[in-house]
Amino acid sequence: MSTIRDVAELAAVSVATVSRALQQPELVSLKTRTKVLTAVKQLGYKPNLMAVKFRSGKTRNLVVLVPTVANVFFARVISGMQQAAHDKGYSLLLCNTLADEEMEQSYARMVHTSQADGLIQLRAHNPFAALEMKAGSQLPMVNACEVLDRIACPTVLLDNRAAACAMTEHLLELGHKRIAMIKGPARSPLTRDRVAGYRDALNAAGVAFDESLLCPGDFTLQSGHKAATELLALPNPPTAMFCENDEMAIGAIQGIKQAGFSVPADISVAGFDDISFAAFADPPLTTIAQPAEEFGSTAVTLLVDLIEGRLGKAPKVILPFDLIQRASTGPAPAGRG
Amino acid sequence: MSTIRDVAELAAVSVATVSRALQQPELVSLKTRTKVLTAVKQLGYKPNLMAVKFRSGKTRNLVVLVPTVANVFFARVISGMQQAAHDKGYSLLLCNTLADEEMEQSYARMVHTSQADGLIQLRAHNPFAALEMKAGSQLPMVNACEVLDRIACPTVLLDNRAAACAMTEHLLELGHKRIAMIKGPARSPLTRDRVAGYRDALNAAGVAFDESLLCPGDFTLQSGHKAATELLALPNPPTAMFCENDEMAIGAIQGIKQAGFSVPADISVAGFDDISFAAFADPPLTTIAQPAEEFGSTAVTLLVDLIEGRLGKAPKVILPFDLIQRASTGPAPAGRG
DNA sequence: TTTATAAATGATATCGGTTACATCAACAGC
DNA sequence: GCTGTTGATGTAACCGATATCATTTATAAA
Repeated sequence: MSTIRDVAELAAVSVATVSRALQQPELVSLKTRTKVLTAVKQLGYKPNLMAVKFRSGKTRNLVVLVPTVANVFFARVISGMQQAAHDKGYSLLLCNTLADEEMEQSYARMVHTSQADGLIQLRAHNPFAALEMKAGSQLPMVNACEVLDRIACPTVLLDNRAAACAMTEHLLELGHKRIAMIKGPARSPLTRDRVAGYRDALNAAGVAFDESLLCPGDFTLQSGHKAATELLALPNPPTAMFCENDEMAIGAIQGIKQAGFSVPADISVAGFDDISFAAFADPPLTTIAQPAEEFGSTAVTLLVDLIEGRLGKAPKVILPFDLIQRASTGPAPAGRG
Repeated sequence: MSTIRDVAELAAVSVATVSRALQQPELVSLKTRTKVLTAVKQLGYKPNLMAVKFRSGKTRNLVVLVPTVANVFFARVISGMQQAAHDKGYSLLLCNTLADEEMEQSYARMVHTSQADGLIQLRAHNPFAALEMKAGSQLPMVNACEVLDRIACPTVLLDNRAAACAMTEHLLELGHKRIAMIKGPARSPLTRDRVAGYRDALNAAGVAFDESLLCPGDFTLQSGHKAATELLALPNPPTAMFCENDEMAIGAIQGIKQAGFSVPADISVAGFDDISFAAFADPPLTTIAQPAEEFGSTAVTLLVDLIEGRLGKAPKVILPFDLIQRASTGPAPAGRG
């Protein structure tokens, strides 16, 4: 592999001239520039970007912590990030954390060891928490999707409370009174906000909140199935189930069908995220569409702006949601609800 | 950010001693080592790994080219890669190529510019093809999942021909005679192998091959729906549809239902990949399970072995498949098939 | 005690670029 | 012809580690 010195020698100029000919061609005379470019081509010279990054102190790498890349929603977010990062000349260092804090830390350390310029976290946990750091200094980090209030950093989020409220209102309007919520882990701020929105809607409609209709899941198909099965076993089962993501909703639909009920004639089911499978569920899933790719691209844009010093106060970007009404929700069955 | 020189000064030793105290502690006396470690802690010193990488010429980065991260199967592959890479001390530079050759090239270039030590390609295309390179030299590249014969590099693949043959045999055993195949793009080696396996099984059973039952898709839910709809409109429609991935199979099931037919009573449907949604389709999908995570981890292991010079001849690793029989396939309807 | 050997440490070149500063030539103005 | 300015190029310091080689110190053998 040839170096800039090889090029300089072949072109019979100094290394500085070679560097300039490539970086700021306008500073080099046409004659010299041509000589240099000829030598570059002849040697197949490619600058060692590791040296450049080392010298400049800028890696143009971004660490991305994803709880599960296998989650369809996150996969879309990553896709959006990757596109935006590439456009800005950055690369993504991906970590599938499985919510493991050791793993998160291990990757967060890359920022401190100059392997990456910044980090995007998609989970409500500060990966730098356990690492020593100078207090007060703004860490090059963006928190997206599931946002932690305690971290003072730029965030990208949905108005989850309003979205959950809107979906609950939709179900209430269909005449449902016993609306279950298949939620995520209790400690998740995402879940907290969405449950709050759900309660907002119930309160506004004068429907009593029933703790037993709150059923925890873990965002997997299996957990949706399990939760639905449990809810149907209640003495007074719900007529609608609002799930915190589409995977759990699809799992719930299967559980309901296996218990011998029909969706939506007996039980309505709603999801969240509008993943590609939602429209292909049977029945197609009513859900909240989130601009997943935009989450990713916005997070990258904020982070790059932060890194390059173009960001003032840590902004909170709120992205819009959209209630997509499909066939999995319908009027509450007569005589119940 | 403090450097090794700051530590050396504070500990009143040379930089070489600091480096040794951290890298080969056994070469440094206990007394000196303690002094150094105290200084390290006091300054919060973290070695600049960019400098290390530059100096050593080893980046410990691997580029991964994924056609679509939003594809559930690939998401699992990535997950497996990430785990294996982390265990070996490597990081993944992810690129969602969308099968765009410019994008692939742009990332492949990272290998030439010393930003990454190697590359994993999940698509049958040589991303280095358009870049100048010394002929004959073994490129640090591994091809997995969809494998290109023309590239002489380590590969990880399924015996797609045998798998497709097994699934076709399964359908033949159920009495089906008109078995359609919803395949991928014609130019894909994956598709070529699977179609070959499908024909193997037909030949062995003495069933004539019918070109009109080969319907191309693009691995999306939508294309499965479209293909199924078209197949049902044939004068003599199939009684079974073998799809080249689960997404298309799930799309096909929806298309079949919407056309007023039942799965599997009227039409059997089989998929490929066994993604998580397969078991939650209605009816649950008969499919070929692939060890997706193992694809990823094996690819990383091969690549790291190749990079570190532990690999002899470019091996072809063939991973096992498993036919998962669920409810979407059943006996051919009487009087037809 | 002296010498040979091993262990510990220091001085410094090096990796491959970028860039501040020095140098030099050409040319304009006086 | 002399000086000042501009443009083009060269010299060498620098980024932060690692590693080679030289040197010093400690230990063992004679």
